[in-house]
Amino acid sequence: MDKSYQPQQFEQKIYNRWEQAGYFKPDDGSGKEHFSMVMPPPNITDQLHIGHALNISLPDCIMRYKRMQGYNVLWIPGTDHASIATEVRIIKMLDKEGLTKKGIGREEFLRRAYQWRAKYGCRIVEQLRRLGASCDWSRESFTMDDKCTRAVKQAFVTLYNKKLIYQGSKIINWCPCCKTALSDAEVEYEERASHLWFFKYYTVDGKESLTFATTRPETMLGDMAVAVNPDDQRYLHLVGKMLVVPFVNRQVPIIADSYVEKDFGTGVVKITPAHDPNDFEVGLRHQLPVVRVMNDDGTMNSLAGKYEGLDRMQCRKQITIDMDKLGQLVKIEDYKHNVGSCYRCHTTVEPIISKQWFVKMKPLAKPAIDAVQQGDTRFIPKRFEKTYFAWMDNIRDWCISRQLWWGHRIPVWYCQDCHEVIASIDTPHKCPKCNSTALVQDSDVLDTWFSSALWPFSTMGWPDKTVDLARYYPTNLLVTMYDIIFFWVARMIFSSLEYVGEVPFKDVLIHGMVRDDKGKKMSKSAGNGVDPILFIDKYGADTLRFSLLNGVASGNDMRFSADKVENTRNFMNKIWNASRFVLLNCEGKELLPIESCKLTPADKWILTLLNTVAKQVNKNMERYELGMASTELYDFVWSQFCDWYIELSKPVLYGTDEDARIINLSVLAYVLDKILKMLHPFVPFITEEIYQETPFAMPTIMNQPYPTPTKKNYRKEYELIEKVKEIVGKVRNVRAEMKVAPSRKIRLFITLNQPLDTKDITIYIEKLTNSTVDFTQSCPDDKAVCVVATLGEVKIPLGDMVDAGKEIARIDAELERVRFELELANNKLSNPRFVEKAPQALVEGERKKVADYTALMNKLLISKSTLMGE
RNA sequence: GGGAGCAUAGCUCAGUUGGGAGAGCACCUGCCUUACAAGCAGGGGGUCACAGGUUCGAGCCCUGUUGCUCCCACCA
Repeated sequence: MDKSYQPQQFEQKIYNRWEQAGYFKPDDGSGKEHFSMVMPPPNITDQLHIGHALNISLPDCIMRYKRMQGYNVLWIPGTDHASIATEVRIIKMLDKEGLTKKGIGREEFLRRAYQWRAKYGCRIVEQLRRLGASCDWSRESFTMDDKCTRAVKQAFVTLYNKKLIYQGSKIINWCPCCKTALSDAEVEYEERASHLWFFKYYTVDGKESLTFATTRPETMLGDMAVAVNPDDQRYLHLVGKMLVVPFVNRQVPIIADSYVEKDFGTGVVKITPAHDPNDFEVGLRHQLPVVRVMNDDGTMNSLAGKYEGLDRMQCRKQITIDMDKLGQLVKIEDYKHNVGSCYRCHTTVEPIISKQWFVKMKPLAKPAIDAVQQGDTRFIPKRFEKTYFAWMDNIRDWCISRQLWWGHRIPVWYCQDCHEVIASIDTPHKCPKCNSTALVQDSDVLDTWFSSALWPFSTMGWPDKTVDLARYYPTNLLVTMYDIIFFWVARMIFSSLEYVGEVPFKDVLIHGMVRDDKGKKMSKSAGNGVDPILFIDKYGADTLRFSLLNGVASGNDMRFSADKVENTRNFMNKIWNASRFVLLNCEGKELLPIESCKLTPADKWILTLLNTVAKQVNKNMERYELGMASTELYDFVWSQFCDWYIELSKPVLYGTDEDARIINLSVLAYVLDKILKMLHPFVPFITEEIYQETPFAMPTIMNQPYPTPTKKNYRKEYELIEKVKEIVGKVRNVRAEMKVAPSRKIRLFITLNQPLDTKDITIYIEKLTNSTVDFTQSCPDDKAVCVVATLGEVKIPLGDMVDAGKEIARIDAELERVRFELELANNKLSNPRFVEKAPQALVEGERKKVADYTALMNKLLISKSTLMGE
């Protein structure tokens, strides 16, 4: 073994070996219980970022744990075509070449998109391998592969036939940059500083006017009415009269509608049915015409009169100027309000009336709400259920058509002759109504989330009744971040209930966001993103994984810092070197099964602790509390196994008793084996690499049983070693405070306060405090430093090294602490209600404390008076 | 407007049935002790945001206050 942890030397080699051996594939023929999961498919827009590293490490850790527990594990990987996101990226790429989407045409555009997919898809898969993802690559899927495409068509046609998909003209969110409709979920709102423009319209006779406020002056060209509240006495007399909209010379009525708030602005609202969802509703109630004044690219159209061709923002300026000239601009106020923008290109979206395809959500939402309420699907942590319910309860119809090219083409054809609309899984060749062959397919594609929603079952071959579906569906777990609960989790749930009739997964583990070291969201534009591959190259995948998993706490965000990575790398090095120590000493030795060994107290101590840790780790793994499980392991490995057990072993290993040495080595190797197995789900590479060096290595650590606690605990020996540790700690403290050189051997005179086999502990104390211990003689030096421990009194003659004044000060400090503790304990015990109501063990504990501290105080007082020569 | 989360050591954060607060980093002291200086030993440092309440006992449960963050809705 190398002298230090060098992950670059083995990680990729090990992954290849695992994959070639087929360890990632489920054992389909086995009778074992299944545990299945689909991977959230990364978007092919880019390479993976640090958030993916968490999003992969987390489930991989769980899957490896489940596999070792003996489950038949299936984890399906794949990638997402990410319709709009990818299209935006490709357009940017084209732009660099001086090309446009329209210029190269749909066919060439799609060719390029597939090229993109090939490039980034491969890269992502490669990165997933570097992270150690133990997924079944033979089942790798892509949201636009044949399997998924078939599922998408089937799903669409099914809903269409059930009249749950419909086409309609409604106000949708329009991105003028991507030139497509968006769903409500795809719009991000951000508060921006803007203005409220106050305009007035005159009545036809020019005698009266109404002043209203707007945040989008340009839409006045599409105004079809001006509305006031029906209870608003100020304006009631005007209702029914006509106003003139300038520039387009349109006469519009003053209407009364309760939608208008009396107290906001002037209590008057202009109504633009084609450009505002609320106005659209008002328009429906009052049978107003709908006039759309904007083009798809955000410029004004011919219905905008002289403003035709102007960009919406230019038009806004011009209209303000022109209204001012007419004397109809009343005032402009500063105003902060939320502006919606496209979640992919961040252009301000425009609510526009448009004919689109929609999914009728209410009937789908109901069972999805029930399923979670009944606990068929469980959110972890539970609080995210609220997020889910809040969205589902207020759900609106889902706009699923996108005016894009990269994506699933909508499986709908229009008959050019009789205008029949045909939704079909297979391409129809003639119109079922009029037999015409003049059929044209809808040019739009589907919202990328429409295919993602089918992912858990489309990857398993739905709509066919496949073996995988029968065996592995519903899946056991989904691991994802809270930001896609609406986009994805919710839609998978209602989709699965609708198409398959079952929930898609039993548990949803929600994790938080990985932020930078300052707590900022990582993003490309901010330039604070971390490339996981760079970290893996430098520190190893295990280091990256462990530093992510060790910090993770139930749905909370976490910060990612170089400090933390360094510390984790050091931990890896610790594991490496502790293993090296054990294995080097084991070389050429015949180890024994520990059950048949005569164990020392130290052996029994570590075995007892090992049991405790195994219990805690399993408990936390079952709860998906990986952060806690990893902390337990970290502490056990470093602070117990390395700091104490290995140190306690050294006197034996470097001693002359060969039998004792073999026993000690057997225990060391036994505990190391358990440590490697318990750590494996977190740090798969280093544990496999070391495991293969152990005397009892099997072909892989991956499918070895996960350690569980044994029944054998040694309470007595555990307590004994803990007390020895106490003495060692106190003596070390004295050495440090008295500035005794570490190389200088000291003498300890110990007076036990209980009968004890001293040879059990002598060597430990001597080795760990660099001393010689005497249990029989009393200390010859009156001025010796005295420390009192649970096992007894330790006198340390340091001769001239002790400054009596300093030692007295030390004793005084100790006395003060003891008095404080005594007072606390006595206070409790003097409270009758405490003695009465608190658990008996606790009361006894306090009583023991009083006794112990009293004894300790007396001893300290004696030492002090001796020192003072009294 | 509605909902959620967070507030604990100088910094980043753990703390799972309420029983005298922990880790990593940073800091101070001393050590290259044959697994590891990516290390070892010792040490300092916290009225657990604030105010009430429940309880024998509260970082933890309840109520309120303050500050920060996020999500949803969106009144022009």
